[in-house]
Amino acid sequence: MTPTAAHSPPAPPGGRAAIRLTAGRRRVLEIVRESAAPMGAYDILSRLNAAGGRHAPSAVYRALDFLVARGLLHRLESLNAWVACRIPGESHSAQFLLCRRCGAADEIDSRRIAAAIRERARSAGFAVESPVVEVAGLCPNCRDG
Amino acid sequence: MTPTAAHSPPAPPGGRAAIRLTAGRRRVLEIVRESAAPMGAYDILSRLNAAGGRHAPSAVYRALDFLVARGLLHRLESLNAWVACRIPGESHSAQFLLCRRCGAADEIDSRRIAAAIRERARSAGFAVESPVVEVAGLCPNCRDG
DNA sequence: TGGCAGGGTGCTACAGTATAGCATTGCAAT
DNA sequence: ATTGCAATGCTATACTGTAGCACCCTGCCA
Repeated sequence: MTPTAAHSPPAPPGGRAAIRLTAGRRRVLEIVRESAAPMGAYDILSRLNAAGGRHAPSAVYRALDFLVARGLLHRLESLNAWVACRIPGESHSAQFLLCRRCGAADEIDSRRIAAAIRERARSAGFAVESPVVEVAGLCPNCRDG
Repeated sequence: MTPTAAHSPPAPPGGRAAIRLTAGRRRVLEIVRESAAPMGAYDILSRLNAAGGRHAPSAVYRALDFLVARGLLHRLESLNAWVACRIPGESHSAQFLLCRRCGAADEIDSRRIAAAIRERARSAGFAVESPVVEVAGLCPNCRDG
């Protein structure tokens, strides 16, 4: 794997080294994308080290921080887990329907929910930075069984 | 402290021992209520043991589970912390505006947010059990400073 | 009034999640 | 080549949460 940059995102501002999607970071992204369900950091670490690697937890957490900041992954606060963004690049407020039975994480993007939050916050004089919406329950498949 | 029950909640159903708000549980409730900001489990434990107690973490977690189930406390998933319910007894969907600067947790109860979530879930065939809404940002006091 | 069926607590140990701190390497622009 | 920052390696440690089992307490009922 060559450590070349892929998207070279914010581009070197005033001067030196750019911020890059390196091989390690890309590998973490792949691992999370290949998983049907959200993954914990140590699940990711195990997969990363499955082929004989010797990575430490901090390597994974650093990659996750990067990928979340880039909008390629989302962190699920109520599960201590990460999941691939369904619509990277698009501007959207990540909202999730989380099935407690099968573990499915359905990413939704309801403008109505987002607007309701924005309005309520505005009326309180609160400046929204990161609206976390994680709805736990049963998905259509699991509610019938 | 007498271990007498205060509210004797669901009342002994078919027969034997009731579920009680005991002295230990009440003490944890008091500690969280006295705090301006949300508290972590180990913060609560320290306070609990400040007067020479020897409680273990599990004691605190068990009390917290009980108090959350009774609707007296809420757990803040994105902070790994607990906060007293502002309107216990009332049926409401706990939603929070969380200031990342001063740590304030403002509990709100927007019917509009709740309705938007309910509607969106219904259209997906998803059965909502626990809608987590935790909006991180800056409170009115902190956004100006 | 003695026994039973719970709930509740104490206690030890451990599992799972996340970060600090510092040395080293890699990359790109002078 | 040197410099300046980005990125990684690595060790250790902090923080968060649970398992499992013994014991006690309370209310019910025989």
